[in-house]
Amino acid sequence: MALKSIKTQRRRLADDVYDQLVEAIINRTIGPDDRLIQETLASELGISRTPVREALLRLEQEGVLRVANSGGFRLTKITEAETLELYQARAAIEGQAARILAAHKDEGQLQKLRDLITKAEDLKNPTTQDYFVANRSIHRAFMEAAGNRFLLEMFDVIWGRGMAFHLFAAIENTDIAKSLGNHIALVDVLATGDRTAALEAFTNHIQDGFDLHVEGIRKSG
Amino acid sequence: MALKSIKTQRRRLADDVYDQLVEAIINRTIGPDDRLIQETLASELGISRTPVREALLRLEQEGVLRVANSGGFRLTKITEAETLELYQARAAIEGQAARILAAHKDEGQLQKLRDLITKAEDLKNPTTQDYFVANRSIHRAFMEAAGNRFLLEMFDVIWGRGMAFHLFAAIENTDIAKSLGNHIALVDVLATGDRTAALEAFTNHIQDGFDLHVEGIRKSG
DNA sequence: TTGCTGGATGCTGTATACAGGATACATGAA
DNA sequence: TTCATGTATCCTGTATACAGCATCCAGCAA
Repeated sequence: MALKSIKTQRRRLADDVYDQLVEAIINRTIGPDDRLIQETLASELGISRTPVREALLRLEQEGVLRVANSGGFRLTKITEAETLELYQARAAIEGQAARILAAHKDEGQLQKLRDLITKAEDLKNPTTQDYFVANRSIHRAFMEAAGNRFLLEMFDVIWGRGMAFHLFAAIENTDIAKSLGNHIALVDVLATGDRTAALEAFTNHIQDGFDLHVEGIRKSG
Repeated sequence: MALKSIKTQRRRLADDVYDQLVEAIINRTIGPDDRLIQETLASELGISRTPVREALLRLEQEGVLRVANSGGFRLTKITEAETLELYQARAAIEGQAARILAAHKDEGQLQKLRDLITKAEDLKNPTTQDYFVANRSIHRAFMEAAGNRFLLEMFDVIWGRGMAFHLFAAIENTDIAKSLGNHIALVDVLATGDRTAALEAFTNHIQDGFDLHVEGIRKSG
């Protein structure tokens, strides 16, 4: 008899709350003007304050939320300087992943990435939210392929923040198609096995993202 | 009348607990065989379980602690593969900081770093713990100088883990003086303003740390 | 002895209770 | 009206209570 263990990662209510909050932030159910009150959320979810509190504190810890001065949590606002820092951090993380992938030079793996990218980029009338999700899933695929769990975690934290800051709000007015189209080229660079070139390519790609972002802010502002 | 605002960052009991736990882990009061029980810790600290719980969950979230199978938390054990990944992550973060510093090429700032390094490296009969602290403070100074708060945060998380796993320093049998001596050379590379060279130098320095680490394991194992 | 079963115990996760600080509002004085 | 002061209310942080899962151990069967 061979039964599979059902022992999965210990699951707490706080984890569910966390996921729901993230979801709500991404699809704008929670906006920058909303105050998140522990008791209110708890009664909406039909649970007690304790797990709600844990989820909120975790999001605060990750920099997504801040305590509002009159009680409750709010989405963190980000300055333009911080935006630059965020993109620098992205370049650090994703650039290193690129170096690793170039060193591996695993053609099978790279082909999988190409397939995934092709599928993810095939969007009909994408909203900015669709774009955000697609773009993130592509970049996350690179990170997963690199196979470093710490880099992957940091990636998630960074992109979690981006979500909180409504990164994709800023690209409302930019040329979405343009910025979605260049990912296959990144794989091609990885395929050469040149670690330095890979780093440069990813750094430039992220720099382009930053430029688009700033441009978007200017247009919408 | 000009009084200073007392309003500092909101301070919670959980923060104190967190700091005390980190301290205890660094100086080995808490070892890998200890089970951390919420109720026990709470009564030792003279507070309730709630803030203790929060601190423990945060350390779990950061990867320092894991739930023990028979209840309680334990220090996370790290595999050799994970050790490599941690060093790769360090290279990503600190390498990017090096690129930023090289781009700045701020001689005044670099001189401050030299002074700090000289002071920090001046240890008489250092224990491995002294070495860890000195090494971390030097590397952290580079990060602070780079002026990117996200990179700095990630640095702290990584080194927090390193501390828990007794990495980056806790190698009893290696030549401590050797590995402490090379930091001034890093500053010299930054002073050239060559971003690629800076990245390489830091990457190599961290790679050396990894090699020493592995060597230390072999000798003591 | 070895192996199984049921109960006791330990520790957690969640709910609830309670007290304090902060804000907002209302009331009254200038 | 405008400003200051007291008060009510909100919301948090911390403490405590409670129920359940998991482990461990004792006792019994083979």
